[in-house]
Amino acid sequence: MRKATNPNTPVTAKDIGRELGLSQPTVSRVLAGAKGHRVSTETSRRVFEAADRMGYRPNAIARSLRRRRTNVVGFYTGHHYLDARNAFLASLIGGLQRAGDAHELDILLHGVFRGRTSDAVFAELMDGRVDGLFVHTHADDPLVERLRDSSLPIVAIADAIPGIPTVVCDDADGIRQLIDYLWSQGHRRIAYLKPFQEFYSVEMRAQAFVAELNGRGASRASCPVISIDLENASAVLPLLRKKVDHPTAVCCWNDMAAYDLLHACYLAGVSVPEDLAVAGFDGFLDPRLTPCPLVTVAASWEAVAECAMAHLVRQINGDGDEAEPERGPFPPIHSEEVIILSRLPVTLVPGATA
Amino acid sequence: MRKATNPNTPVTAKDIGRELGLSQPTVSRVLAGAKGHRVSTETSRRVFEAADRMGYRPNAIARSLRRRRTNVVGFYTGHHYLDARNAFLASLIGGLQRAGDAHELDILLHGVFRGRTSDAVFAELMDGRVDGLFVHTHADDPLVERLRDSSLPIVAIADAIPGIPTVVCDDADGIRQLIDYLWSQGHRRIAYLKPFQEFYSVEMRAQAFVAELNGRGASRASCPVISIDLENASAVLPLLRKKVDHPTAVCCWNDMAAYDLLHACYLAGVSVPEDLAVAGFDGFLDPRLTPCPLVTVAASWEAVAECAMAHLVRQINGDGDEAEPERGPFPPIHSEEVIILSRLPVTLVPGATA
DNA sequence: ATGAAAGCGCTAACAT
DNA sequence: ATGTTAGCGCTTTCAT
Repeated sequence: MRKATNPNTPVTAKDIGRELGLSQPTVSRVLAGAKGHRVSTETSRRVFEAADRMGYRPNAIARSLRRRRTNVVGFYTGHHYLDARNAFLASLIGGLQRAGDAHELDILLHGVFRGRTSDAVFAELMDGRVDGLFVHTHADDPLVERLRDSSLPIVAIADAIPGIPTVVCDDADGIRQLIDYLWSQGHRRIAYLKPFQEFYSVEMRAQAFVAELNGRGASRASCPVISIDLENASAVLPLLRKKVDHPTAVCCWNDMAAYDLLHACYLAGVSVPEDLAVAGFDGFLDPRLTPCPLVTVAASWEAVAECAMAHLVRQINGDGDEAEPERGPFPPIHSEEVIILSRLPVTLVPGATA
Repeated sequence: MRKATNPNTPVTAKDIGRELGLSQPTVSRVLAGAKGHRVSTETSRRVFEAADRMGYRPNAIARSLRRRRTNVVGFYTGHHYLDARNAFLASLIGGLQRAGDAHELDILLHGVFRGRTSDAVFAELMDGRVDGLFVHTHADDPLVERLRDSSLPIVAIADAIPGIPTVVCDDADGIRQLIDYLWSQGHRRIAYLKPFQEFYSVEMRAQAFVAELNGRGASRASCPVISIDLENASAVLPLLRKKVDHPTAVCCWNDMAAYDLLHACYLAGVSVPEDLAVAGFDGFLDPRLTPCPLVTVAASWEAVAECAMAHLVRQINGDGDEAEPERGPFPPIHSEEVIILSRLPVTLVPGATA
């Protein structure tokens, strides 16, 4: 009845011990599912009964402090808030949730740190609340350097970060498949649209784009790589159309940019795919969302997340990775190499836009 | 140099104390930003220097254990994984992230607990890792009852849960606006499409739908409320079209269902809005995503999230709410009342589908 | 201005 | 099979 005086204080193992005339550790042993059944059945029964009756909830914070293990993994992204505009991030996080479920891990979404210093952000990420961290950001994020030097298990996801083990989809192969498809449709003047920011995936796709078209004997001029402002994809439309030998098809670096472009076409009265073919990359959007399905390269972000989770868990547990990761240069020049743990397959999704 | 032997153990305040010949609490006082400057400037300087040099990171777990405050709030949803299909959830969570940022709160996404018992889920939610909890689920979730009886600060978000303080958007007003619009377009036979599951928002919208059309003298038969399988919205299309006096417009309970229906129309060769007008509710999707913009009622989920966050923080801090919440019955009969903390305004978004 | 001592609730090693 | 002891790293009195 002691607890009756202050009903707001949660019941602890100590309380149960006092109630039953047992020591606190004994109670804990029962409740934590003692490895090796070193507790008498009768005691066990009484403890469970009392715990249930008194509404005992083991305190995960105390356990974490003691075990040095929180069973929480963090997710940090340097750029975007999670929102409908970033269905891609949602796919990723959803995948991590699902994958984490199997390992009894929860996901901590780190604050977006608007206006905080890189130091403060780093401090938050390293404050012991997570056993490991997923990162999705660009190579120039000032945090990257610190993360690289830290001892926290980290896996970069969907976009490689130099010096940090990474799980990505096969960007290059996706572009190859896409070019192959467009080429077979008769397109010979194809543009690649990319944002200014240097994401690994963007650059990999750009490189593959150039290489693939070179291989087919297309000239640089007829198949340009065009950098644009992320938030203003529509501005590129007049550019694309003004020249005499303008591109007949556009590969957008991701689906969102493709949808932006489609919208711009709609507003400008440019018919797709007759006047201009449009293709994307990501494939995260439910095809039911748009009556006019986008030609795109679909990666299974869920599979990427699951794979990344497996790697992170292995790092956390100190199990070495079975296979030696693939290493290579980071596309725009960088002192650190990329470390690709896995590169998951992608598939071309046909549609009505090309 | 003690740390040199085991570089994997994080530096603690005790280590710094040992290094400088100070007591651990003194170090802590400096580093935790002692309230009232009760530390000498010189000591302070030395401590900061050493902390920086040794790479000290305060342990949030230990702090949380002591302070009984984690600065983390949880998000639990009974239904969906977060994915692109649930852009709505993404909007919500993104909004919570942003709102949490201001309060220095991070968001813990609780595992989705596939196949776990309601008990186990409850235990996880109550294990002390979060200071408060956001819930989005339906009234029949077995967890609801337990949550209601717990002392954890909780705010239901976007869908009211009986007995739990809730922040929603103004569902009824949205439907009123929508009907008004459709009516002015000449529609007199309008259907409302809802899923079988009993969500508060769904029922509120249904009630408003019936009331509003009654008020305009429409007959029950000409303006039916139709329940469908969530995952199979397209099945309703033949149903809608077979009768002679079939509806000329459909209000879908949310945007996703509307997009499903649009897709079904596209496949069936039913032209929208000529043959059938379609409207949704939510407005979370970027209009650029679809060349054919959906007529919908837009709620600012970000505002809802922000408002919910404010209420939760107030609950956590034990500040009473300034305004008495609005109480009322839960639409399908229920023993507990709904408790609406705030009901945020919505706006009609014109489009090309109605 | 600083140190000493206590304790948050748990787990883990050792003793009985 | 159970009790004792000792922390995990921090904050919070209470001394000095």
